Amino acid sequence: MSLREKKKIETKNKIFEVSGRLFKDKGFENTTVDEITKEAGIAKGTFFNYFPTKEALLLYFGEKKEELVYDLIENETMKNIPTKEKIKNILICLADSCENDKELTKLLILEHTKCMQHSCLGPDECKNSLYRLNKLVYALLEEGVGNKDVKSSIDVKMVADIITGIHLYSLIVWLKSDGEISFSNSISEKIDMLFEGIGV
Amino acid sequence: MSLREKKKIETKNKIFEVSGRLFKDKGFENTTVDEITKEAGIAKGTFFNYFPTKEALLLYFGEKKEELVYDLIENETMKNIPTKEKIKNILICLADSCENDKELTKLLILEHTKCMQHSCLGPDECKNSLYRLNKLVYALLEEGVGNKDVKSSIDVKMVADIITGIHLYSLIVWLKSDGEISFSNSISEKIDMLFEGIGV
DNA sequence: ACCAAACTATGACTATAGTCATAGTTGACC
DNA sequence: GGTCAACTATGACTATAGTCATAGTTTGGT
Repeated sequence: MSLREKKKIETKNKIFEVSGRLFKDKGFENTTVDEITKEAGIAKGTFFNYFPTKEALLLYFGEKKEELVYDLIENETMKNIPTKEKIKNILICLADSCENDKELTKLLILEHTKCMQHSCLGPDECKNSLYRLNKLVYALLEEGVGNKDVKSSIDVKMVADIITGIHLYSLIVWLKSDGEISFSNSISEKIDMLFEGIGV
Repeated sequence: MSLREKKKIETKNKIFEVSGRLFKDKGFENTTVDEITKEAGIAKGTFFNYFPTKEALLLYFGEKKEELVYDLIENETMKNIPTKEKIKNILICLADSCENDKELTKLLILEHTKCMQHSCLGPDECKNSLYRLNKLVYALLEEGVGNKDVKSSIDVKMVADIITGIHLYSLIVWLKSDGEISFSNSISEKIDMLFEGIGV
């Protein structure tokens, strides 16, 4: 690795490390880019060579976190269990990961909602976590239709959207609550309901 | 009405009228508060006497729009039709209203997501449209359980959350799409699916 | 070792939302 | 119609994200 590449990685890590500490201390909104760069010993302009906006840094935190959770999720998808259980398990993995850092989750869901709208990125480049979940659920449902534990008459894309929506809104409700409800429990029951239907 | 009250209303309307024009012309982000106040013939500080932030003005646009759509929705809830149809109809009303001004919808959904998180406002003061929908669906489902066209075994709150989630995510997907899908169609089918269930 | 090109860092500068002390206006009471 | 308290308008000021021309550094080729 060239000197240049080494320095680049070092600087990016420095920004990441310092901002992580500051965000924990004072929150994202109350931490200025000036503070981050002063603490990291770089000029303000340098920050923007690494992250185009302050929000991009937030998304980078999200990516790092997602790497971890998707390792667990990968495992779940391999298991030989019913589709419903698989979907429940991956939603629970995600929920646990969210519960693990509520503040970050709160900030990220906003950025992801924003991101979903600027349809600049196509399906594949888009690192958006909602979109990623949607694609995964889609794949699992298709598998489920193949295994005959999901009705073959359903529109798989539509059901994937329903499940993503359940995840998103449950997340929002949980974020609004003051810790009195469990995100992972609430989501699990909702999936049962969807499989069973609510009509008489 | 006193002179003071008259002037206040006049100024607020002026801001509303001018900013509506500017937002349509150049978009929300590209319109500055300075421009709005210059065009409206008031000082910058005055703007913030009427709206605490630029975003609050956006929410005001949302409220005005919601007043209209909730008149229609009110009608639907009176009708003597099955619960499923009622819920579908109100979701379609909302969808139509969104389709009617995509840009505003895009901006509002962000604000509402943001708003949902600052749990500063209790259930009743909160003007949030997601929250309002949720409460309405909840009421309709309770009625449905009473009328025996919804399973009595369901947790009504949970199903209301599922339906709100379906609305929210469908909205996001539609916003992302470039007009090739119809928001109101897609939502209607999803409600059918939820009532029937997707398990074999 | 030297040079030019490519890359990276820098910080003064700009743009804009939002604040706040001050000045001006209105209304109610005498 | 004079006076004072309450309300409202004002715009200079602050805080902060993001830009950009310039200066500095690294690299690969000679």
